[in-house]
Amino acid sequence: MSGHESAVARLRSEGYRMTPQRLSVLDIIAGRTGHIGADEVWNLAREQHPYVDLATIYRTLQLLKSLGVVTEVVIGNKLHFELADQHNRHNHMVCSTCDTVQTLSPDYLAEFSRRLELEFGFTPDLDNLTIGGKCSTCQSSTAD
Amino acid sequence: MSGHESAVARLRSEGYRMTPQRLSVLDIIAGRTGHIGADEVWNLAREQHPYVDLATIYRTLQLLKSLGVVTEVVIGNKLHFELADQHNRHNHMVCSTCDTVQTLSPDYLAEFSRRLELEFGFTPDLDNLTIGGKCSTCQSSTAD
DNA sequence: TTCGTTATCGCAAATTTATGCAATAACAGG
DNA sequence: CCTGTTATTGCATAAATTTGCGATAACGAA
Repeated sequence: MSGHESAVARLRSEGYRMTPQRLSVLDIIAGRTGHIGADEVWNLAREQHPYVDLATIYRTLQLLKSLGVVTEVVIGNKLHFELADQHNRHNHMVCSTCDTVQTLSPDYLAEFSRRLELEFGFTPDLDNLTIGGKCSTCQSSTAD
Repeated sequence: MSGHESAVARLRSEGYRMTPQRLSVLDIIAGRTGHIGADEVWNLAREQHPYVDLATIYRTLQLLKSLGVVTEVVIGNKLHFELADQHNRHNHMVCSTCDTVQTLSPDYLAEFSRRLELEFGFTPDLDNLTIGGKCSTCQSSTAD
């Protein structure tokens, strides 16, 4: 229910226009707890606006990501998105074998991030950082 | 010149067959210092084997990656690859604005990695970790 | 409320990467 | 060296994401 009013304000203040398509995407993302694929967003959006194009979904998602309103998670070969909640920041560890996702406190990356900034002047985009690897269950198996 | 003899041995010992296509890809990757896009690999490979298919290039690249022979770098919306040199391990910081790539010693990630393994049993694939963000030159600009 | 500017959309097509399948070729064994 | 098994290829196609462009709609100003 809450959460995306401020996002709407953000858009307006940045000079972007508010369209039913964008509102719809915002509603969908804000209406769930976890992450969701672009195709799924599309399907849900079409229930209310039958003519929305998938390209619009992608463009909206990228816009919201660039504004920090949503966060991107790379799962397998697909992009997923979720609402960026300032009060519940987290990173994602994705198993390349079983595609299971674990969340991680950004505290684990704080020191790392600080060093990059300090020593290289590089500001990492941690909010959209997906850490690939093998979960405890899968790492023992030899298979790829 | 050097470097990929061991890779060839790796393939054979794992039960994979050695084909001219795979040798070609190996030669191309081992023959350069930096990273290279899949399409570029394809173009170079075709100079020697006019009928290689792009799908074969992608399959070979994924195979080599899974064997740890090559490393993947995400630049913009494209994948790049480079020879995985044990004696010159490094990570990549890619600026999302200008696509400039800086290398980074894996030492910066060692402690982080250790904690993930210890506390979650998660083994991160650091070799293929690309860190997105803004380089010192671009981070001041407001534009996205 | 109407109008003009221009951001945004839908549509089509392009890009990038992955995959199913029948034909081919690697390579181990005879 | 020949032969059989089966991993690998090429081709066609699919899947995922991005982009160009003319038509449309948001919204500030009149």
